[in-house]
Amino acid sequence: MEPRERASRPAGQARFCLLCDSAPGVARAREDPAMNDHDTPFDDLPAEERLFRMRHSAAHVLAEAVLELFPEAKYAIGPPVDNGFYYDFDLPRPLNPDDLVALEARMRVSVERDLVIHGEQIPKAQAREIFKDQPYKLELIEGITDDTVGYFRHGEFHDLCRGGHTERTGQLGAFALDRVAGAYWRGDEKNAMLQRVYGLLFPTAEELEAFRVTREEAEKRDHRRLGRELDLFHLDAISPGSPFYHPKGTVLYNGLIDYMRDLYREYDYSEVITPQLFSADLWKISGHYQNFRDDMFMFEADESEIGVKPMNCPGHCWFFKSGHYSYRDLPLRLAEFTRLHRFERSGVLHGMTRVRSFSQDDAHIYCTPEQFEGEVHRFFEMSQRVYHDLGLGEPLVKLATRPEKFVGEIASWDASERLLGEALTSAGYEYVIAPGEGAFYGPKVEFHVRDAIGRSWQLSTIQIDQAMPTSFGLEYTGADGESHTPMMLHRAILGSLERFIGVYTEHTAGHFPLWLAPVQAVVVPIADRHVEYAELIRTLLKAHRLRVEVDDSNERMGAKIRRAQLQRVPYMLVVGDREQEAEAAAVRDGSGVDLGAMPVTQIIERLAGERDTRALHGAPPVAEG
RNA sequence: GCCGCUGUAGCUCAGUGGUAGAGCAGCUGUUUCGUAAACAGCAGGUCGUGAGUUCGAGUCUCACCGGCGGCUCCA
Repeated sequence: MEPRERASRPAGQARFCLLCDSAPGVARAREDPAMNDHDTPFDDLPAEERLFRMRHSAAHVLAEAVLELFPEAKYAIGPPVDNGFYYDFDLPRPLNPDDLVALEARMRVSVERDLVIHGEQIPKAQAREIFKDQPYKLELIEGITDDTVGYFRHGEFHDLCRGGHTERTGQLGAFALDRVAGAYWRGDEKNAMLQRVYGLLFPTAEELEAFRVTREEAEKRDHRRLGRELDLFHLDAISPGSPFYHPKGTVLYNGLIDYMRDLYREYDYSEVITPQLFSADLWKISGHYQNFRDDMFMFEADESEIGVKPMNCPGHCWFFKSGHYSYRDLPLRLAEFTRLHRFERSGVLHGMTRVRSFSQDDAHIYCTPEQFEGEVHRFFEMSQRVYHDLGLGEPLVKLATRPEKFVGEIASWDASERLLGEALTSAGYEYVIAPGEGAFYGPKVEFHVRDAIGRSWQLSTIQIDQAMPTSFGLEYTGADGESHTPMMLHRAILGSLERFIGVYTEHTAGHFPLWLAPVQAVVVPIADRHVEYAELIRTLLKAHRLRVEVDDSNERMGAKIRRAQLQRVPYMLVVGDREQEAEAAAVRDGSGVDLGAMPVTQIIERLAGERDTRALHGAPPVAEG
C-alpha cells in the first residue's frame, strides 16, 4: 500500500513514435503504413500535432549533430516528451556542458539550412544493411513484426523511425539543449547505460522563456530550500534519507496527524500502535521477506533474524489474528502513524519525497464482501474532504492493475479489479487504467492531485489485498456461524507524511493555512517601550492556544515585518503607542493587506475562528525580495 | 544500485599550484524607529573524508561519503 509518487518519467508520458517499444498494446502512432507525413501541410495541423512533430524532428536534428561530432557514436531512440525531446546515445566519452553548447550550435546550422525531411517505408533487409553498424537500430528492427520499417532522412542524416515530423528542419520552433543524463537501453537496468541528452522545445521563444521562468519559480518553492529557510526540517548526512524535524516542522507534522485523527474519530477508525521490530517469520508470512528483503533493514539479535517494519499491514494482520472477530465487529478499521523504515537504494533518495524513515496516515480495513463497496465509498469521501480542507484540486483517478510479479489467482485479480472499477463508477469518478502498476498483493486505486504549479502527485490510494488475509489465516465468524476470510483493504490519504509535507510545502510555497502554520502570528512592537504590551498580547492569544511570537529584536518595524513575511507568518500584529492606548493591535495579514487596528478580543476571535474552521486563507504569495 | 555533475563560514557564492574571501544570517554596541532590509564593530573554516603527486594542494589524481540531475526501483 504504497502511495508514493513515481519519479516523473517523461518517456512514460510520451507518445512513442519511434520503433522502440515492442510492448504489446502500444499502438503504432501512424495508421497510414505509408507514413506520408506530409499529406496535410504542416501549418494546417492542430497545434498539438505540430508541437509533437517539432519536438520529434528536433530529436533527429540533435542526433545528426551528435553523429557529426562523434562519428563513432551509436544512436538509440529519441522521442518527443513533455517540454521537449531527448535522444539516447552510446558515446566514446561522457558529454560535458561545453559539448551541449557545441551540439546546440550544430543543430542551429541544420535549422538554418532548412533541409527537407523525407520519410518512406523500406524493406527490413535494406534497413539492416543501412544500419549494419548501429547495434541499437538493428535490435529495434528485429523487434518489428512488419516486413517494412520506417526510414527518415534529412541532409546526411538518416534514422529508423515511425514518423511524425515537420516538413523541414527549419520548422523546429524555439529549442535549447537542457542537460545530459544516464539512461538504460530500453529502460532495463541489466542493459547498457546510455547518455541521454534532453532538450527543451516550445513553439515560440516566449514560451520557452516562460517555461524557464516557471522552473525557476519551482526552485524557489523547492521544499528542501523552504524546509531550511522556514526552519521546518533538514536532511543530514549523518542519517541519509531520515529527516530532522525542527520544532516548527514538528508542529506541521503533528498538525496533520491531529487533523487525520479528527477524521478517524468521525469515520470510526481505531488507532493502534504496533511494534517497530518483527521476527523475519512475520515478513515471510506476508511475502515481504521474499519480495522486499533487500530493501528492509534486517539484523540479527538473540540468534534470530529481525526486520524493522517497512509497512504496517503485516503487523495489523497479526493483530487481527490475535483476537477473534465476528461479522458484528466488522468493518474493523485499524489506523497507525508509527514510523516506518525502508532501506531505499542510495540513488533514489530525494529530499522529503523519497526517504528511508517516514510515517504514513496508514490504515487497513477488514470487512465482509457486502461491506466492501461502502468502505471504498467512505474512503473516497474522506479523501475528498482532505483535499478540500487542504486546498488541493480535483484528483485524477487511476486504477492500477495486476503487475508482472503478483500473488494469487488471475481470476480473483480480475474480480478485484472489476470491483474497484465498479466502486469508482458508482461513486461517480472517471478513471484511467494504469496497466501493471498494482501492488504485488492486489490492484489499487490511486488519486493524483495537481499542485499549485501544475505538477501531479500521487496522494491517496486504496488497495484490495488478495494475499494477506489468506496467508495469515485471518477469519471471522459469520452470521451463519461459519468461519470466513475477511476482505482486506490498504488505504492512505496523505500517503507518507514526509512526502506530503514536501509536496504541500511546495504547493503552498510555505504559506500554510493558519491551522497548520507553525507560527500563527508575530507581534511587532514598534519601539522597546512597546515590548511589554506585545508580550501581554502574546499571553492573551496563547491562552487561546494560538502560536504567537514577539519580535523584540533591535530592528526597525520594517525589518520585523519583512522577516515575518518571509517566514510566511499568517498575521502580523503591530503595536505602538496608538494601539497600546486603544488596547488593540494593527493587523496585517500574510498577503500584506493592512486590516487596521483591532481590539485584542476581535483578533483572538478572528484567528481562533480561522483555525477552528481550518480556513484556507487563500492569500496569494507576494513577491519576495 | 547505474550514468553524469557536484561538495569552500549557518545560507548564497568568489578564490588562475604559492599566507582562506565577500554578502546575508549570528553576536556586541549605537539607534527607539508606523507596515518588506538602520549604522558600526566583532566573531565565524581541520576548504566533505582519506590517500597520492608536488618544495608547496581549496586548486591536480585516486578512493570513499554526502548532495544534485536523470535511469532503474518504489510493498
